[in-house]
Amino acid sequence: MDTKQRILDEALTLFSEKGYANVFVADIAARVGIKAPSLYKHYKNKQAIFDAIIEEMNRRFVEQAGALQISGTDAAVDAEIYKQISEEQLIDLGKNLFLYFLHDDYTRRFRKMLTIEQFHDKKLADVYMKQYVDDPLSYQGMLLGMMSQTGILQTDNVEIMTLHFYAPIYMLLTVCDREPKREKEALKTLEAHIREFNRLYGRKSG
Amino acid sequence: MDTKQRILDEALTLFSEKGYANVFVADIAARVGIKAPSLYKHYKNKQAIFDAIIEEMNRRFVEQAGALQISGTDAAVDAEIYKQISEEQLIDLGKNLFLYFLHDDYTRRFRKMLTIEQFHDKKLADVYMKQYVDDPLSYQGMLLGMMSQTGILQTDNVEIMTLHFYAPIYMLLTVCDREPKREKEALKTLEAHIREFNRLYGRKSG
DNA sequence: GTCTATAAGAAGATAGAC
DNA sequence: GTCTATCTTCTTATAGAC
Repeated sequence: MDTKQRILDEALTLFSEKGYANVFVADIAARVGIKAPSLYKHYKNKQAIFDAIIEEMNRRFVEQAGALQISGTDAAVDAEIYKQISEEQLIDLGKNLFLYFLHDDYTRRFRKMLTIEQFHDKKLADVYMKQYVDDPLSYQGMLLGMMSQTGILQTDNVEIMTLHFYAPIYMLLTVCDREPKREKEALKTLEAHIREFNRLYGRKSG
Repeated sequence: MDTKQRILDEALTLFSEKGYANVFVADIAARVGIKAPSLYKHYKNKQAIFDAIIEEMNRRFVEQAGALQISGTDAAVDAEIYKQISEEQLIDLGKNLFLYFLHDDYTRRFRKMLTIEQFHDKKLADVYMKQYVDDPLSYQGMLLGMMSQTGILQTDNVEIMTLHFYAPIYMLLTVCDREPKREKEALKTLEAHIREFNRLYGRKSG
């Protein structure tokens, strides 16, 4: 990785841990293995580093739109699969989403940074909201809607059903971001949640 | 309100909007109507102001433990009420919790500050987690457990049922913290959520 | 308890050699 | 592109008069 990219990478790590204001240009430089003034050959100033991170984040989010939400294939393919989904597959869907959000290195650091800086910059609150609330609800709503149409799930309010599916995942994610030690417990809860979800919304006959 | 208390109040407002590092002692002083040096007659330094806020927050949280979660009365009384709860009362329970968290001035500013500073100070992450995840789940778990025992709600996993009740409320809260304009929409969603929750877990006969 | 003046230090950014 | 040296600005905090 070239220096310019490494600066972004190390800066993101630091920003996600301490917040923009608590990270000094010298800290970033030190992690890259250079001195602070050298950094100004790559970026105009500290703010420019931050802006470049946001830009890259947006680029990655668009790029990986599908992968971010689910299995990595596109929505139409996913829909075909989930028309005949089993309980175990539904659990996998939830777990994969949860673990991707939680473990993907870029995603995790971006989310932490967004969380810290969201009230400082309205744009970041918007990005966070889109990425972790509106997009997942919309994509999963589409999938669960398919399952509802084929009778695998039964409801007359897909939006609320999707909220019931995703809100616990979201909540467990915010828990594990703050207390990584609770991941194992969270995964157990997640599985129990989806089994109960399937029982509540699934066909009454197996 | 005396100067010492007003300093805390104005500092909390600023910290919750910009984060600790972006607030200058002179900003706080200006809002109180004094100059920065005068402020040092009341607090040893900037950090001491922050610490005093946290202390007051903890004190208030303990004080209002009951009120924070629900109607303002104590748990045993609440339990009696909710043994024979109607759907409308269940909706009120959720809405009251949501609106208290969202609108109570102190609560709102504290929560925003905790959100911003949580990765900077592990203690704050703990306070946040207790206040907005563990305590609500525990208190509401107790209430819903009562309702389950009297047959108003039916489940063999109270913990997951409570998660299904509270996670959507929590998620809508994080949405409205970031985008206050979505409150009206959130309240509609909240009501639809609880009606569906009641349909899913309620007695099959009216 | 509040003020003005100011010290002390931190952090961002630039200059210019290599 | 990286360095050392340095400038500049901003911010916390103190000194001492009123």
